[in-house]
Amino acid sequence: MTDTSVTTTSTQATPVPATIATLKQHEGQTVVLHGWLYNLRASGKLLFPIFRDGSGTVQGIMPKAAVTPEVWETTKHLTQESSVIVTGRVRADQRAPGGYELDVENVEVVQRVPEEQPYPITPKEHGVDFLMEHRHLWIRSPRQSAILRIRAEIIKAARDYLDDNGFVLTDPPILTPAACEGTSTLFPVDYFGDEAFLTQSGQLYIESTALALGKVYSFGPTFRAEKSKTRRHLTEFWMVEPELAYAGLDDLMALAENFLSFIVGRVLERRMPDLKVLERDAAKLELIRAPFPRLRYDEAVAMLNEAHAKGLLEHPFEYGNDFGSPDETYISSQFDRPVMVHRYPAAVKAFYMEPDPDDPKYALCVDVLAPEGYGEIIGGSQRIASYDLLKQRIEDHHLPLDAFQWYLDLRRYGSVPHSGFGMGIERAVAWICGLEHVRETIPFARTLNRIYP
RNA sequence: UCCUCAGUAGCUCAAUGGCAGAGCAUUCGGCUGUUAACCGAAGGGUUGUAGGUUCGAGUCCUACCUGAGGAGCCA
Repeated sequence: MTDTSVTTTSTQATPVPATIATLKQHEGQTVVLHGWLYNLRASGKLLFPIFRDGSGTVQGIMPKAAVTPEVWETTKHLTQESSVIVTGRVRADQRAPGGYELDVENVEVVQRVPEEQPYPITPKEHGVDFLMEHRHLWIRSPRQSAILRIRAEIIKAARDYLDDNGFVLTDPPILTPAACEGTSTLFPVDYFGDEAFLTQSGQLYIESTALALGKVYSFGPTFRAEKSKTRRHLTEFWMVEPELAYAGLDDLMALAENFLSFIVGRVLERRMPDLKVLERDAAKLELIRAPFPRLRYDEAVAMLNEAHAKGLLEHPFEYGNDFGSPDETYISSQFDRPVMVHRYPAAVKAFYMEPDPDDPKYALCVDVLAPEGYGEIIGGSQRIASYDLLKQRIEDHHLPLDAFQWYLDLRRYGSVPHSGFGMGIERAVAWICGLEHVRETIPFARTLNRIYP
């Protein structure tokens, strides 16, 4: 080559479109990022704009001498969260948190946030109420973005597992004519002059699809109008519910532990950078492998009594009750994996649960308690197969028999042992991410006191 | 529904019953390696609402409103 100027200009070739998460593939290249200004630091004739693009954040370096006076002035006075298209050269730098920095060559402002109304969420600390009031903006923060990516991965993993193991997705209705279980408080809606309710569980409907298709699942929103005000409750939350024909409680417990192990494994495999953003102790998640410890209700009660005797629990546990939150927390704290508590007294459980043939006082049901005090993330059971027994239970619970005729049909026509469980997505996300509160696990949490934004 | 706690600048918080304050954010100035940068200056207030006690209330009392955490219920 005699004409060196050709090669010189070719090093400043057309910038390559890139995302921040994949910058390492572009080291030495000039790239274009489409994003926003996350923060700006200045030191005399040197600017340090930090950009985000949804996949991560990167610090840019802009010496005054390296850009045009127009770009310098524009960037120097740029406001937080202004949208920008940035051109710059990717350079590895040990000082950078992500390992890479951007030598900024050009900044094109798409929309400048006016300083009279600056972006409300500053890089300093804020209170929960303020952040929830600005949830539509809060989700831009690195931490919230990481949580939402992990949520998406958990949902995809759950669906992949079920899809690849022969389950058919069947969507139950969201508008329902009556209470599924007759326990929870439901949200009423006007249905052309009649009263209908938002679903609190798709279970009864997927029992029906399971007897049609064998192995099925539903994935969708559920609604509970209970006035619960804790870090574990939302009024609108998402559940994944597998249901299997010709399956008993043991089959169900095996499914639950394999299902959860697969999901946690997938998050570790694919979302480690996000777990790091959250400062989640990944070692605790590495332990989540089947089999999980199994505990009969009676054994769990013995543990609680012992704990109370040692002064570890404030209140004595009364045999026959369901576990309260402090009880669940204590039981789960005794294990490093999720613990499956099975065979509760039938009296405290739902009307549709199959009694244990060895002792009908107990129900063939299981609750999976997540470690580290996250409480119940899965609840499931074998369902009553006998027409006569189910009809009796409906009557015992004073439920309207008419509304359950279709459900009784499932026991009239080819009834089989069948089982299923429901996993609360938000509680699973809170546990896997190590969060204090489920309100951060969903883009827009619906709680007792909030339906804005 | 019950129990506990909290409402002061845009945000996070101070202020013994005695002048309404700081940091961050915003604007201006300074600084060539900053990491929630730093240094200097300016602007920014119906102390949640209503009433009461007091010479005087952000502070004490009563009621209410709003929010948070927990219980119950649940995933």
